[in-house]
Amino acid sequence: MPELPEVETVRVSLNKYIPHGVIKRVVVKKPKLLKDLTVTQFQSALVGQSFQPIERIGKLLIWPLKGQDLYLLTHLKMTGQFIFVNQEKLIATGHSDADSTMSLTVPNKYTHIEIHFNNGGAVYYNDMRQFGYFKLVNKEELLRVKSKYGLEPLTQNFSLDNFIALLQSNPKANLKQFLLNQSKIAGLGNIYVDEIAHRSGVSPMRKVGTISKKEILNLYEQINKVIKQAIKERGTTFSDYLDADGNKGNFIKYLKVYQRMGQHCLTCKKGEIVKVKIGGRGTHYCNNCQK
DNA sequence: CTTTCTGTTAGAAA
DNA sequence: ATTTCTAACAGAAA
Repeated sequence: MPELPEVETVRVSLNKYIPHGVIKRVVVKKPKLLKDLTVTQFQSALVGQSFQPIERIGKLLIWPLKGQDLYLLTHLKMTGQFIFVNQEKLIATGHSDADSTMSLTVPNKYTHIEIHFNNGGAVYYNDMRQFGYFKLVNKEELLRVKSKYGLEPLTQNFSLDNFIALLQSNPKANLKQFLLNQSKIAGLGNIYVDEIAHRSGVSPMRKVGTISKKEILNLYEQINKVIKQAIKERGTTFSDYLDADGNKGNFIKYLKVYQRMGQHCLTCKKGEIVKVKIGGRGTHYCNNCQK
């Protein structure tokens, strides 16, 4: 479930390794993951170059190439993973969960793109559903891409005033779809939207225009709190999310509604967590304490 | 066996 | 202009 906290965790874990090597070899097994780019173009743009520290906007990773007007953009979509290993064919094992038996070897059948470095390290892109993409852009195109993203949580731009103004300019949307909209707020996805609405005591189907000042304040605080805590816990591993070291995220321990349908509410102890579909997305909330 | 569902989102269709 | 639906894909669950 790569949403903001997961993508941020991947970014930070990749940055331990990625900026320290010169790209020696690039393997592309699924050319269709390259957007507007042939395999040869991709390889010749990268080989011999090196990356500067990876940046992020929303759920998008930005890999600047050193000394070039060129940026690699990668999106993990639903099942993308970047796994870094120091030597080829090394086994990366997740250790974050005590009872985890998960382990993975790279490359594997879901490894579609590999970037090898001259220091012996390599980063492997795995993607079971092959929804993710790689794209090369220049600064101008990067700015155009960035401009489509909304307020970025945990930055100065995500101020209470800006948040209130954003809500006021979208009164007809329901809360669920509003929070999921990347052009309004960048980086929230299905899990964190449900968790944030729950912790704010607001129903995901509420029209944004009917949300009170007090509830807006709750939402603002919970977006900050949930995103911060999820980053601290290195994200949520529901099925296949892993960081660049192959570790799972721990935030699953703190989920109050996501995938808890039919269970009792941990917040009010009275309601039941129900699951409905809003805007085509599975949506979880408490039928008692979210109004 | 077939059908439905799943973390995303761009783009088409309505 | 805005909202809803579908397509990319693989695999688990029903």
